Amino acid sequence: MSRLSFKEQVLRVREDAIIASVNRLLADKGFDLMTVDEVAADVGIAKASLYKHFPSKEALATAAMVRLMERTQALVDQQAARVDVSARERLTAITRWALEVLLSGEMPTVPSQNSSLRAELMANKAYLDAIMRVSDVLGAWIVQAQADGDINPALPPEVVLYTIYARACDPVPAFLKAGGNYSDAQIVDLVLTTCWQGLSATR
Amino acid sequence: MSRLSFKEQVLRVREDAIIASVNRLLADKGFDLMTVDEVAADVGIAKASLYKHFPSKEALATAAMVRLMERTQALVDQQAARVDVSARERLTAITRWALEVLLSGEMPTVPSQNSSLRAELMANKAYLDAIMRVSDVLGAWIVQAQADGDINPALPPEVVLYTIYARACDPVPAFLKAGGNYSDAQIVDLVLTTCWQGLSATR
DNA sequence: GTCTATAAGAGGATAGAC
DNA sequence: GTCTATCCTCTTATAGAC
Repeated sequence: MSRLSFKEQVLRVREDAIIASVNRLLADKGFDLMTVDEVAADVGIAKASLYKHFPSKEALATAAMVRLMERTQALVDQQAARVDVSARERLTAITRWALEVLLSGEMPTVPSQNSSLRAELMANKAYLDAIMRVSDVLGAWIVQAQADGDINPALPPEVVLYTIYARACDPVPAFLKAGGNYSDAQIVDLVLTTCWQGLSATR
Repeated sequence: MSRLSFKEQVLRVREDAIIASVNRLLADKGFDLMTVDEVAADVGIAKASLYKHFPSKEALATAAMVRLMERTQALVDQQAARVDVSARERLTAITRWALEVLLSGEMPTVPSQNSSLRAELMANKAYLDAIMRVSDVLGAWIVQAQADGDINPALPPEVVLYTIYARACDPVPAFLKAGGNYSDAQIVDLVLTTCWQGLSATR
């Protein structure tokens, strides 16, 4: 292992710590209310040092979102490797994971309104590639589940895809958690039920 | 009509115009990205004049949210007066209206994360009263719809209530609108379908 | 690459004339 | 109550020593 490689490892570890802090703060306060000072304090380094690693606040958030997408893609690949489960079960597994991350306070959320951040995200190849690959796989599963009779065939696949994506920023889990009447597992089950069965009584 | 009453009317009209601008900007950019300068420019008055009417940015947003709740309450009362429709149909009508407002870009959204704004909202009696009254009526309709066999009786009413409330800030309509493949009316119908029937195929 | 110190600017809020 | 001009804090970002 060369010295350069070692230095790069140290760099990688530090940047991982930074991204972890950003991820937490994004989940907690959102992009606009998260300050770079807070990130630096949370990581335990000076703000100027932070800017040696990432050139802007937007870059910090982008890095966190890229990591989220990488994790998502890894989970999708993992589900894709399971040949014994239906497409719908895979989709449910992904949705369940997203809800669990959301409930644990680790789902970074970025306002789709913020133009500066949106521009940087849309210019990031790693982010876009991951989103597209994930969307392609999920899209195929949706079509398969419709063929299996597990998803309403009258729904356009993109509607199904967006509805699943939206669970990652669903405000309902936080409301239910704030109410204090249900465990995280119960909340996940309740939201999955409303997502798949809807509010209507089973006919 | 006394002179004081006339002056109060002028005041009322101006403040209505301010609230309308705030409502639009909140729907467009959200609380954090909305600036008081923008509001003043949009209304066409100086910022200092704006502060004569509302003491803070939070007060501006609160006023817009109060007006939204007043409109909601009026619609709820209107639905309550219809004796020929089921509880579920009333709930659907409310949800449909919220989606239409959202799609028309007139649904003000406030981040539940922002503490200063949240504190001011929770300290506002008019806002809380309206929320509670609306929630009470919707809650009664939900219980009635469950008794009618129109809503899954296994779902706690508060889950149903939050799920309906969440339609007011659902990101799915905006995504579908951005895709450009559907009319607003089609988007409303699609989201209502996923909300009530879920993603599953009709059994 | 890490630090301290500071520049640069945005944005909420106010002073004071009219 | 409306305006212009200004204050002041917070936050992003950088300079420059080590």
